[in-house]
Amino acid sequence: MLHQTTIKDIARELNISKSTVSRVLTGNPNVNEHTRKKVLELAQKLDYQKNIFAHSLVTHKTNTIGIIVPEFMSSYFPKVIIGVQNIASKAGYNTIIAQSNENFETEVANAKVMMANQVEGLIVSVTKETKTFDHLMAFKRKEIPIVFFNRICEDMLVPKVVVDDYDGSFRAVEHLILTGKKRIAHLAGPDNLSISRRRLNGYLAALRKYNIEVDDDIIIPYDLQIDKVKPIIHNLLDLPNPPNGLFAINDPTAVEAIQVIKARGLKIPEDIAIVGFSNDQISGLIEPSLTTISQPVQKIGETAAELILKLINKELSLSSSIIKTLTTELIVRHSTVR
Amino acid sequence: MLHQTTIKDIARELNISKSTVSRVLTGNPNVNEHTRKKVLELAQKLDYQKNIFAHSLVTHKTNTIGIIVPEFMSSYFPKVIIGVQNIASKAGYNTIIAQSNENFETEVANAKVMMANQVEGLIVSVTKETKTFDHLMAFKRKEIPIVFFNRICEDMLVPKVVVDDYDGSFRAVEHLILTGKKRIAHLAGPDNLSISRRRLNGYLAALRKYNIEVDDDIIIPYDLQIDKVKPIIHNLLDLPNPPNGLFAINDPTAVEAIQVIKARGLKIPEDIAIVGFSNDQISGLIEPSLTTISQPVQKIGETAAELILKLINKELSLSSSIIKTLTTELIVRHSTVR
DNA sequence: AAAGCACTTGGGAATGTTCCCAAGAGGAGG
DNA sequence: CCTCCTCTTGGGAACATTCCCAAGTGCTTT
Repeated sequence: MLHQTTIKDIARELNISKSTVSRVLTGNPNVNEHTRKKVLELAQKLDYQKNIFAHSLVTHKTNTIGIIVPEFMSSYFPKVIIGVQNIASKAGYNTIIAQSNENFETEVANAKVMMANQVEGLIVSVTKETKTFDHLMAFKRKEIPIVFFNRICEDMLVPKVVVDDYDGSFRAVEHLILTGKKRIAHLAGPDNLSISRRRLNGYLAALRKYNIEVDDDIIIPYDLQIDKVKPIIHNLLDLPNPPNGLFAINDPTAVEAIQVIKARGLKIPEDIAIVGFSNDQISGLIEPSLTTISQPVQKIGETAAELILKLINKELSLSSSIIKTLTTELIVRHSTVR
Repeated sequence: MLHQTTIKDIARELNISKSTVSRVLTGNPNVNEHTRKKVLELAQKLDYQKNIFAHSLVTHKTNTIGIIVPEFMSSYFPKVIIGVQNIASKAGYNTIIAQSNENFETEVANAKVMMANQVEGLIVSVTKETKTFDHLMAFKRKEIPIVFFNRICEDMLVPKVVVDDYDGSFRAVEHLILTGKKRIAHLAGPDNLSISRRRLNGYLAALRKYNIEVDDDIIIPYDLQIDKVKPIIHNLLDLPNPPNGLFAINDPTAVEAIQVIKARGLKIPEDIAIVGFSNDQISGLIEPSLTTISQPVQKIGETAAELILKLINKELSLSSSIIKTLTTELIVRHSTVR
């Protein structure tokens, strides 16, 4: 690697002290207009770039926020990241992204990296395995702002961004009921994730409202591994009293279910109607198109970023337990109505 | 932010010099076994974490590689990133990811950020707008390794990772011809991207081999903006002599084309057969499923990362013009055969 | 003429590391 | 006893910044 121009180079060249150069470059007004001009010119000419390591070392500012997500493969998290970067970059912040791969140890390692990089704030959605939160508590202890989204830790007193999962699920299931389906199965997520519990509760509430008895045999706990869907669906359909409706915890799961059901020669929605959650791009494209609950994904990222910035700027208490709940929308397609 | 334990804290506590502590922590063997043990214990107890800014400042090592991609929305780039991170993290490198949003200015800004963060290597796929490469040349000038993938700059003498686009396209079009389609349209990418040109050439070569006349009216230049697909397809189908085959530059384009064609009431593949490129997840799920060329996406990321590491470790010349070409595979589905 | 002030500049400590150089202790060899 | 060598340690410069504390100049005010 070649030599980077430093403040010292500029000072030497112009025969002034590095203090003065620093003053110019940091926008300190106590500099003669003439010197200022000369410094700026030379800086430009030599393509001076501040050494962020030296800068961070002395100022303890890094202008970086971190974001940890469980995966990259669905369109959900990439969209959230776009939202975060939109807001963060406007505020002059860089983003460093880590992906835990739904693996707890990786998440812990990622958190270490974020810590080492002295991010000024951390936005995180945990893995489906995450049950302890020491690695994130460490940030609270060091007074580094944290914001959760989507997969949140309810026990930590920090701001969170979610969608109204309960309400969305309620409406999804209600929609199934109103189209005449009374025996509705649910593929539920891991129950250490509060998001799974909220969606399950919405499902239960809808059944209750319409006086439909809850049958635990058709509420299937499922670890979000897509290859588990196939046997689960087969089991459901092999029941003596198989469901005629299905509410899946998310779109990829619903999409996979549709494949399996079609392969068995059943008709959707006549034999069994299906609803997903998220409105991933794919849900409008498959056959039949998928009825689902849409959520404002990019907005989730933007909201999380705004919260982090407020925390960084002390406009909000680090222990604020504010929960921003964004609204969802039922998108009716052909997997529930012809 | 609270105080981070430093090497000095440990030294003071144990009444030894910071040099000795540093020696222990960097693995220098010239330390008495007894002192070493005490230092390590205390470091553990105080949760000592090296300050990477101070460290990078003196060593000029950052253990970071950067990656710039045009977008996050398709599954392609996220998968590449997973591949990169697999290899990089094994070698003890962190990855910083930037997304140019298909915007040239953003790409230039991203490059600046990478430079400022002193990445030890940069992996990049340029935007569809990128026609000049000064912002990347700057890395070459500073002797920072660069590797291109997918959207490469042919004029820069650096290693590159691509798939055999020419061959893949050739086989895609040949497949259409062999299923009886002789009038084959092509939605071609922006021609500043060599990837577009390579795919176009594969298309042309296949036509040539089967003595099919090239008709420029059905080779449509297209800027990869998905909403342009609809009018393009309508125009094609409104021709006095419309195509009965279509080779789209990528899967999202092909998928969109399928929607438009279905909406017009035409039969796929009878009236018009379609081939895409990439084998995105969606291509197996839509109706009809999409015949496409699959590419080893994660492998592309891994290969790029391996190259960068070799460059960093000087096992390869910075100006090596090695091009790793990975192979593709034709996946036949229902958009070309019933 | 002395004092005060605004404006501009330089010096140097501090940030948390690494690493070179020196030096002390203790033992071996002559 | 002196020299030399090994093992272990400490001191301090260097890395590129920021920022506080002088201090110098020239001007106004009394």
